[in-house]
Amino acid sequence: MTNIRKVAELAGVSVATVSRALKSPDIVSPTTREKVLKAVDQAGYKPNLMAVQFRSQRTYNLVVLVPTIANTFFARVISGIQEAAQERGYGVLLCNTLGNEAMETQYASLVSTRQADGVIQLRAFNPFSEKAFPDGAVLPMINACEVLDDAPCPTVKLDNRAAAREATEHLISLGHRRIGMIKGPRRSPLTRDRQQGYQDALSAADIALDECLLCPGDFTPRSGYQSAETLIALAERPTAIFCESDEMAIGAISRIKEAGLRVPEDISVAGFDDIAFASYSDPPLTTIAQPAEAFGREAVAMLIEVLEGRQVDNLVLPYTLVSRASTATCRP
Amino acid sequence: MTNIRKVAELAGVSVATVSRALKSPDIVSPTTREKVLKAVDQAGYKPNLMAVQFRSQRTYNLVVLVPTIANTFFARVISGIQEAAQERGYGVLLCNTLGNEAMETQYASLVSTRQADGVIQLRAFNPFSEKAFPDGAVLPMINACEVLDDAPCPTVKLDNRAAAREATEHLISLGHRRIGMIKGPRRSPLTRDRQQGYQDALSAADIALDECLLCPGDFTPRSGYQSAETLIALAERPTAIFCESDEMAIGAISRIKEAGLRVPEDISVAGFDDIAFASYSDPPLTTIAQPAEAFGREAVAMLIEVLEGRQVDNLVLPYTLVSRASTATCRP
DNA sequence: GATGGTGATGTAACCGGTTACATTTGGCTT
DNA sequence: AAGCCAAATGTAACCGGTTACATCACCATC
Repeated sequence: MTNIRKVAELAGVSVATVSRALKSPDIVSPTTREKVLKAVDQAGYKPNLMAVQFRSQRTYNLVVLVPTIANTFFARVISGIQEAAQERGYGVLLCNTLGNEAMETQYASLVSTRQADGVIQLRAFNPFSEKAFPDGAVLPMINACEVLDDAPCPTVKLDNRAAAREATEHLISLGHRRIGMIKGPRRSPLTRDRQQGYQDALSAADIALDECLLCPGDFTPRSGYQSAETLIALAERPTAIFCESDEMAIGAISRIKEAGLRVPEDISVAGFDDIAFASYSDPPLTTIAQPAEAFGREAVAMLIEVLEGRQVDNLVLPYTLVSRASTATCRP
Repeated sequence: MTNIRKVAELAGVSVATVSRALKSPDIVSPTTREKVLKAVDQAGYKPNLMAVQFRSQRTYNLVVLVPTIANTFFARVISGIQEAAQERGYGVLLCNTLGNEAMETQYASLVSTRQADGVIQLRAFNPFSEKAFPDGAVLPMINACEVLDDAPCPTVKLDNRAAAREATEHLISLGHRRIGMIKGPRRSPLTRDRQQGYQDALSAADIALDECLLCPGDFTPRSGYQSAETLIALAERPTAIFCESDEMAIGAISRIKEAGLRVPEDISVAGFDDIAFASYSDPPLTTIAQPAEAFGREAVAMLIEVLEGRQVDNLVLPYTLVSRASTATCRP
């Protein structure tokens, strides 16, 4: 394999000169630079980046821990990460962790073993062991999207509580007072925040909370489908359902229709995320749009700041309520 | 940072002994091994994998070139890749290339610069320059899903022609004779093969090909939506549409309904891929199911074979026609 | 007691770059 | 002509492991 020594020999200079000609062209004479570049070309030389990284103790790789890549919201976040990382010369080691903590810990240890410089964690879990990074040490990590309450690192998130409140208020403003909610995974801060927003809206409108209207879910269409079944079967059926993800909303709509009910005439449905399919669902989905790609881009920018030893503030990104045809005035 | 020398000092042995105690425990005496392991634990030592890789000239990273991560079919393929790679101790460098050849070439060069051992390419394009890997050299690559006709490496694919033929025959068997088709990107071998399958089925049933019924698309819901518009507007409207992807089928259904037509009563729609949403669309989508995760798993297995210098045969994976409610008997 | 073999361990070269420091070259000043 | 400085280039240490080879202790055999 052609290495820097071969090139040096070919150009009739020392390895140091070759290295300099490539890395800081301005400190070698034009003549020498010319010679070196010709030799590089002739030998088809490409620096062995493993050696470069080894020497500099920087890999320019970022680990991204994704709960599930099959969710189109995360797909967008990843697109943003990828794009920003590439612009800044970083590679992305993507890890589909399926929420498995052992796996997340294992991938995070790529940082301890110097295979990556930092971690972007898209789930509320600290994958670093206390041992590897004791309290007080600066973690080379950014926690985005679903963030820990006491995250040991900078975070990027949405004001989920306010967003959920806005979605619920939208339903209330359409005259709904019996509003079901299909939640996310039990332990997620996301679930808790969005439920609080939902309750905030109810309280503000003097609607009592009915626990029966709160259904569990896990962000998949299947769980939306199942919980909709429960809600429909209630003696006092809700006239609207707020889902914590579009995927669940689509599943819910599917079940509602199967029951012979119409959306939005019989039941209004609102989602969260604004995935691509939201516009193509029947009816098109009212939802909270998140700047998914921005989550990715910002997380990368922040992580690089951290890696370079600078201070970084937490970030809250804006959301928008997108009103489509799946929600309508309540007709009792 | 704790390195092997610190551990050696702590254990009162040489670095070679530490290395051996960790890599081949059987060739050091139990007493020494014990001492070393204790020192390792005490120092919180983790080998610097960059150094290990640098020494062994193997990175145990695989580059995966994905046309678009936002497509749920690819998301499943990637899950398969990830899973298989992890089992075998490989990391995955994921690259969302958006079909940009320059970007694919750039990422493939991670292999030339020794940042990765091999490439899994999910698109019909050879990202390796002739210069880096001259003709005849064994490319450390597997081409999966959408494969080049004259791929310079082993491939894993579906018999797209047969699958498309089966889908079309399904429509014909329901009495349809005027069948539209929404195609994939123009230059893709996938598009060509599936169109051939479509034509095979028509010929076998003595149905003349009508060019007006062939519409362009790019696998996104939006393109399905637009092409459906064209098909609906035809003087002699088709009674069925075969889409080369579920995402386009979902877009098409959305447009058909907007026009006040019903699926499948007025127009039957069949898709391709069997993505998760296919079951939750209204009506649930008849489609060709691909073993997406298997594509990923097999590609990894094959690539590792190649990397280890063994011969590998091309692979063709099986498909299944999944008949749901979006296709029905033609009622003229 | 000399010889040889074996198992355990140490020594140091090596991977391929980067870079601190040393050396050389050439122009300019005095 | 001697002295000095800056620019250009060379030399070699270094990053942290792995491993070929050397060494040593110990025991068995002749």
